[in-house]
Order: sequence, then C-alpha cells, then structure tokens
Amino acid sequence: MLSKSAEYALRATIYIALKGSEDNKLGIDEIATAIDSPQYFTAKILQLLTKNNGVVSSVRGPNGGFYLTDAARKLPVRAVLEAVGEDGIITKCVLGLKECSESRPCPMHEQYRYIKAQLRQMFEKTSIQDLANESGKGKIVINNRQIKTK
Amino acid sequence: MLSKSAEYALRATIYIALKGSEDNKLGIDEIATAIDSPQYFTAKILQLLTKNNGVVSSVRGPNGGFYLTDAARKLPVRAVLEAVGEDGIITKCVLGLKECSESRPCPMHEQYRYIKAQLRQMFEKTSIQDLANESGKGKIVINNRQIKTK
DNA sequence: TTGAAAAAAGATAAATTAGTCTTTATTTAT
DNA sequence: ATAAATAAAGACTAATTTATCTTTTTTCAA
Ligand code: FES
Ligand code: FES
Repeated sequence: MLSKSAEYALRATIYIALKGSEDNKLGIDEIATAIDSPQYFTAKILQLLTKNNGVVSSVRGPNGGFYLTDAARKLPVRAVLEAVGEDGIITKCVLGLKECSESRPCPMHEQYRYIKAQLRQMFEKTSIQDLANESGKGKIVINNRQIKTK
Repeated sequence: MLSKSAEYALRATIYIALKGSEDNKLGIDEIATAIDSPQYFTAKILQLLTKNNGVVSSVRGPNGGFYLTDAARKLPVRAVLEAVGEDGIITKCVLGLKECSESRPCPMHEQYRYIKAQLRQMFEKTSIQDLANESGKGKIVINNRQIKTK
C-alpha cells in the first residue's frame, strides 16, 4: 500500500504532533522508539519532512529536536505523503498505466475511481492534528508493542 | 499502490482472458507487447499465475501458450493478487502496524476501514471475466499506447 | 569560548524488487 | 526419430528501497 518511508513518516508525524511542542522538542531516538521504526532511517525521513512542505520543524543543539508548528498541525495528511514522494496512491492507475483518466480508462477504472476519490478525501480532509487527536484516544496505537497495562 | 508484478499480472490476465482461449493460446511475446510490459519479467509472473491459484493455464511446444479455463475466468481478481503475493492492500494496516484490528486500531483505522472494505469488495466481487468484458468495451485500455485511429 | 548535545549531511551497506539472459524440458508436426 | 516451437527453470544483473554508520554543522549552557 504505502512504502515504509511513508508509513514511518505518518507515524512519526503523528507522534510528534501528540507529544511534542515548541518548548518540548522530541529527539530522534525517542521518536523512533515510540513508533517502532529504525532510528537512522527515521532520521532521514524527518529530514525530508522538514525540507518539504514544512511538515516538521527542527532545531539542532542541546534541547533541540523535532516539533510541529500550529500551521503544520493544520496541514492535510496528504502533505506528509507528498513530502516523502508517496502520493501516487491517490493519483495513479491501479493497473499501472501511465495515466488514469476518464478518456483513457483501464478496466478497473470505473470501479476504482470511487475508492480513489475516498482515499483522496481521507488524505486531504484529515489534518495532522486530527490524527493526533484520534491517537490520544484510549486504545489507539502507533506502534507494535503490547498496550501498557501498568 | 500495487507492485509492478501485480500490475503486470492483472494486465496480462485480462489480456489473456480477452484474446485467448483453449484453442487460441497466446505466446509470451504477444502478451508482453499487448500490455506494454517487459517480456522476460512477464514470463516469470505468468509462471506464478500458472503455479498459484490456477489463474492461468499453459502448454509448451508448438501452438503452445497461455489461456484461461472457464473456471479461471470466474475467479475473483483477488486470486491474481494472491498468486503474486500482493494482497496486502486489502489486509494490512495503512500505517504499517503489524496487525490491523478493531481491538488495536491505528489513528487512521476508523476512516480507512470503510475504504479497505470497498477495496476488498472490488477485488473479491469482480471476476477476471468481468474485467475482460469491461476491457472489450470501446475506450477501455490495458496499455500505454495511442488508441488506434486506423 | 569551549564542550556537549543535538540534527543535517553524506557515504555506505543490505535487502528487495525489477528486469534480462541462458539453458532445459515439453510438445507438436514433419 | 527429428526438428522446431514454446513455456519452465535457473542464473544473473540492475535498480530501488530500506537501513546503518560517520562526519559536519548548529546551538546552547557552563
Ligand atoms: S485508468 Fe486505471 S484506475 Fe484510472
Ligand atoms: S490498524 Fe491501521 S488501518 Fe487498521
């Protein structure tokens, strides 16, 4: 469905939105641990997210780390996908034809168009903050570990 | 969205369903040309499709080639995806968590579940023959070439 | 103004996917 | 029986994606 890069990008962004703020910046080690992702690889992905679309903000040095601005929180989830170059899921043909259009549809186009429209809706109408809010709720998780029963 | 293997598998299967039959078997070169796919790679994929799920049938030797049995034509499109090991699209979590379930949902699960259900519907309720029929219609295409204006 | 803490950048490695080529086995027709 | 046609199988290469490690730059605080 999505690439590993995109998956980590989404999980990392959600985690930063949930736990981070301008005066509580999060380190890469904390983030990678929290979302069960390979640390160095995640660092690369966060670099993309800071460079593209201004999804994530960062500062170096002591007390540095990653956080999201208020503006970034309002961005659609699609912005995250775009930042890692993975929005093909809502633009391309299911059968891999070079173009997906009404004028030159593949045999699945008619059926897939509705699903694609819903995928687009989901990624465009949902904001990063929306996901963070969702994530704050009881049983919602962004990693593979056992739920803490404490 | 799907891997190249899955895309070629679907296009090839549709083409064989459309143009082939038990007494008009199609050669790999014709198929690959017809669907704009790399010939040798497509051959490998057709091997998978003959081995798994009985999606395509083949015979070697002169007048050999690929075709679909009547039973195969009735198979759901999902059978093609399974045959190439690519049905994750309707089973996995969008965020890449190891399991996708109501009891341990990710922040996108609630929204995605509906879309996933529709994807599953599409791949399970649509048969290979359905796609071939669709493909027989006027403007429907399974390659990237210009429509023949003759 | 120096040292340490952090991310950025760059270089490399490993794994997976995509693609090609060669050889073998099977089938048909002569 | 033999030759030719064809897919199957296997070996290999190339490209891309995923992952790790090292060095550099920036920033803060002592
Ligand atoms: S042309 Fe294939 S999905 Fe639109
Ligand atoms: S848990 Fe992520 S989509 Fe179901």
